[in-house]
Amino acid sequence: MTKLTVGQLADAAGVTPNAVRFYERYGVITGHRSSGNARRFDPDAICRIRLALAAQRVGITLKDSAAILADIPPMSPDLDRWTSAGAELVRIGRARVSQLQATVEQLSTLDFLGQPQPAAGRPRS
Amino acid sequence: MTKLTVGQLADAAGVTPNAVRFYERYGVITGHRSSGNARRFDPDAICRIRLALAAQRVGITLKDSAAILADIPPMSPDLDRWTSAGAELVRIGRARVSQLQATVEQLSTLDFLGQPQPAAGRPRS
DNA sequence: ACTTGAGTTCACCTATAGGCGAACTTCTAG
DNA sequence: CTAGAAGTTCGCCTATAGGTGAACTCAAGT
Repeated sequence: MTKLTVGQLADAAGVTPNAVRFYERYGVITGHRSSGNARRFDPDAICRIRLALAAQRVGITLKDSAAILADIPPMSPDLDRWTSAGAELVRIGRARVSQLQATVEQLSTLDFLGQPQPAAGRPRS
Repeated sequence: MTKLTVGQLADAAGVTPNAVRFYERYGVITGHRSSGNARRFDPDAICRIRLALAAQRVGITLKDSAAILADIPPMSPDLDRWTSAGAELVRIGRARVSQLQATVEQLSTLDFLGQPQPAAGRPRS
């Protein structure tokens, strides 16, 4: 049973069949159809979904995940491709952290309250 | 001119009049109406919007910003109220950073690729 | 009086990530 | 052969943060 149905893939990846179809529409996974128009997926679709889910956790959209995954050939047993895609995720994630960190530190100056002091007595000089 | 129209407030806060109405619907700001049904805002609305915008940058929704702002009395010249609200933002922001950091570090193990190795050489038995 | 500008409400559009149900087809087992 | 499980498409619903246009009112200036 090298091919997976929607439900099987959904179970394996820990998502709903609904989500699987959604991922297909977004190009995260690619399937072909069997007679009767049912989706069939290669097992590597599981990894693709896992990667996309991991990506979501660092704020990467499905669309961007699809772009990353597009570089990995179908049914690739090439583990390097996967690990480097994973590494890219980590790289992006670290960048997100730095960005957020900088934003928070900048916020901590409370400068965002700006000059328009509400009805405050003395404008900050 | 102690009261502000939508347009004036929008300009002062650096958003569109559209956004101002949106913020009012979400309770970020509160206005009253003048004859002719036009919105009128107290100047502290500028600070409320600024705070909400700052909050957005650390992933806080308008709804949550509204909750934070609800603790500040209208037209408050009480600077402490504002700085402590700002401090809360920073606190939440720092928490977000730690969370994201942890997520990324966990991701860096690449464990998310799971067992279901694509079509790797060794058939899973 | 008329125009213009700024205000109003209402409702639909975007992107993101799906959930849910209707209605229909196909596959599989007894 | 027929019932049920699982598949299909389609379209509407959610939340978030607004943008955009239609149609309309209101107050002011010339």
